[in-house]
Amino acid sequence: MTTTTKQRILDVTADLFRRYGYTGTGLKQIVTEANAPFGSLYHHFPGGKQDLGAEVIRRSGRMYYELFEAIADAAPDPVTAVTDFFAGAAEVLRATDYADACPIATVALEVASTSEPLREATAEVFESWITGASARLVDAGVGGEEARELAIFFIAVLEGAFVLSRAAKSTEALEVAGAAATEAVRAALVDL
Amino acid sequence: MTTTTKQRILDVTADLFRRYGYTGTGLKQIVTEANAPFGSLYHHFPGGKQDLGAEVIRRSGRMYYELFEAIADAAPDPVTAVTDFFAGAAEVLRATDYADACPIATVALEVASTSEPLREATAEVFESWITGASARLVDAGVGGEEARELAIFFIAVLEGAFVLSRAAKSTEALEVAGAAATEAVRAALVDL
DNA sequence: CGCGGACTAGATAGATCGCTCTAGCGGACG
DNA sequence: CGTCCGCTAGAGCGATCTATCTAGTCCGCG
Repeated sequence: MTTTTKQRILDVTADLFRRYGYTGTGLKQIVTEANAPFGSLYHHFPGGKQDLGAEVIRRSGRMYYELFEAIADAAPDPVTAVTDFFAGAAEVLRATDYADACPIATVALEVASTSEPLREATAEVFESWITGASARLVDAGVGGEEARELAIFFIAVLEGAFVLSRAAKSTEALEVAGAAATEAVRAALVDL
Repeated sequence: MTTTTKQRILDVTADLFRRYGYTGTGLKQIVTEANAPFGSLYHHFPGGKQDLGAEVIRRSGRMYYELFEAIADAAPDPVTAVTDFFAGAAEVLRATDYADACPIATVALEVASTSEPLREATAEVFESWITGASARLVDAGVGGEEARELAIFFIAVLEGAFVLSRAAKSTEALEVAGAAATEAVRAALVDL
């Protein structure tokens, strides 16, 4: 076993949150799937489910942003980056029977009105995505304020398309959203 | 008591689903807030929580679409309709401490991978929104295929903005999304 | 008047929830 | 070698979950 117990718990929880959400995921389920004893969970996360949840949200957010960065770095320009990212998201969605979309969106909606610490964690993740994507757009020459708005738009249309695509079990919405986001970035760069 | 027990159960459940989601809402909580006895719930919804859930999803979806129609009918043109709808959504969100956004989005993400009947209910609602909004765009002169894509885009960016706005407790995303959706409809109508 | 179906009413079952508790293992360090 | 301590291990607690069950109430209709 090369991975640590804590890592396995985090990995499994992230996976379950994506599919079943926060309230839909039980601690018993987590320790079972992670092959971890119950005591270890409360050793590593003394604050219980909320403690674990907060760490998983931040970690999943960071990892998903790194995926975006990897795709963006591999693309020749920001326009292609956006196109590739949406195409990749659609492919993953199809490959996982429409289970793996945004790692934190389900949880974000669930906890928005039920847990301030968890809501703040999701807010921090989204804000980090916005500032990160925005910075890349600024590097490409887009003005600061426009860059932020474009980043928000990009993330919003992605998240919304995830909702529609998972519900419909179809990538149609993701494709439409991808085309719109691509076009928006292209327009912003043309205007320079 | 002018309302029937069944109506009160449906109303209360719709409200709770919006805030706490499907798994986050308990049947005890529903009957308590609806001032209804437990037995009545299973009388009106023999299939239990799933049965109730499906009816609430379809009903909430219908009512939310009627709200859209009302705003759209009151607006002088489709462009203003979209602007007004996003502005209204932002106002409601602020007034309810960022609790009342889309009535079915949270549930849609929760059930997408856990309950086929419920997933289908959410898919039907979204599809009805798409075809409804699309039909209005066709009436305004937009081509059929472009109208559907524009409708999907409109709903996706709205749903995504709801996620970001609820998480951040800020209407910024909703405003950015509203501007983008407004601009997209304007562009489609100019191209005629 | 009385029968019958729709509905109300709530106790209770059985499972599962998050969480706490004590016990034991095993490597690091004096 | 022995003592700690981080971690593993899982039984079990009270609360809550969905769902079932029986009993009682109300009202329309013959």
